[in-house]
Amino acid sequence: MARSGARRTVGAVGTKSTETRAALVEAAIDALQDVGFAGASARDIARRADCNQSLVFYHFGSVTDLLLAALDDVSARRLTAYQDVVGAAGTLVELIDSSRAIFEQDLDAGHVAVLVEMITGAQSVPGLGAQVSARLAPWREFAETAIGGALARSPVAALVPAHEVAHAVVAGFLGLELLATLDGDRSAALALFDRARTIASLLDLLGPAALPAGLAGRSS
Amino acid sequence: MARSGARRTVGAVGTKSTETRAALVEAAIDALQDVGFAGASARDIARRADCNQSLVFYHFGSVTDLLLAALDDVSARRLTAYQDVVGAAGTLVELIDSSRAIFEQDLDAGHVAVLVEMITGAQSVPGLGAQVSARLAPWREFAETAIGGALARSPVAALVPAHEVAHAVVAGFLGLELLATLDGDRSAALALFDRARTIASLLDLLGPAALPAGLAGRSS
DNA sequence: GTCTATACTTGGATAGAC
DNA sequence: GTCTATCCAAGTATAGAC
Repeated sequence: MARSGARRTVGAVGTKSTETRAALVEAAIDALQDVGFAGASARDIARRADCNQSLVFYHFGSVTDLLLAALDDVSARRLTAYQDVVGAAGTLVELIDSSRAIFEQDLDAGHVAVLVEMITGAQSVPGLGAQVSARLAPWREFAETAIGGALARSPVAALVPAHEVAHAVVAGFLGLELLATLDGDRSAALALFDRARTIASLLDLLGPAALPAGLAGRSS
Repeated sequence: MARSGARRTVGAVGTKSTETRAALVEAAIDALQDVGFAGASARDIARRADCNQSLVFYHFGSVTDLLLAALDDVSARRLTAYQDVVGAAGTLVELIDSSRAIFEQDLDAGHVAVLVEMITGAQSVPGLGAQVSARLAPWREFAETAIGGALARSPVAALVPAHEVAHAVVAGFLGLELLATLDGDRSAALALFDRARTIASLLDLLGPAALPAGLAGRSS
């Protein structure tokens, strides 16, 4: 943000510089999906962005910082997408339905793959782990809030604290992405959403106070 | 196995060659855990094994093949460990208890980390994905068998087919490993096992035919 | 089987012309 | 801001001495 800034007329958005930056970020996302963290070199990314390799360092200082910018970009875009759709969900079923729709897009577009590559790639770059972790934090908070909200109106609220479910859900998303990428097949992941929906619909039906005798009040 | 073979007396196990091979495999596992796939170079691994870099290629042909041998090694050792302990489990609670104990070891020793690194690293090496996938297959089968067995005696058997649960469990293990490594903290993962245990104990208590009215026979 | 030495390639990063 | 040219470090892999 402290860089040269807009110079042509007022509120110029189409600066050459910002265009190149955007192209590099987009190319970095592509590279992480196609060839993974290990293969996402400055040369490879620049080739995808149709520009010179040195621009990576001019605009971002290092390859790692460019990859982090890529993670920021996809993370921000997806987080608002999830918030828009999930915010409208009142019941567990609605929450699962909307999550499924967005996660399907993510699987196809490789958004979660970017995150997974950065998490594992962080092992090989000292200090990167903390920065990736910071970018994952808003996702964890979001998951906890969304799940807590939908869970409150369900009979299982007492059995499973929202922050634990949130951890499981985030881990589940990451794991499902890993398997889907490895298999080249997202159907197994989506089937789980359908299954979860079936179970959630039963819970929603029962309502908040409908715990069967023997299951109530035994949360720990 | 087709290599030179035992030469000193009968059934010699301590050949210099096999010792070096073992040291390299062990070092490769270390490297995958410490610096990830991207950092696990022949030089780094050889340094950990206290031998020359060229031996990687003499014994394994390529770095990738050594990493696959490392995956084979840890996978085989852990699979028998799981089979021994999990095979004795009759109920869901017992299954979860034994899984927790072994998974805690895995988190500490970084066994799952090796697998996760190989899955994501496979993106950058053409053809590696299929080979990693082949090594994951026995784990998926094992999970499905173990879960199917324990689930049969539980009221939820009709609601959740074993192969779907198995997929979810495998994905969950991988995702929990990712987060535990990133956080440098396994406690969140272990807390989920404890929570699962609580819920499973309720299901075990209810028994196979104890589905509450309204939940029975609605599996799809 | 193991080492040294080396050829070759790729990648990160910078300097300087335009 | 972008390019060319270049340096340097690190990696894969092989040849050949021991």
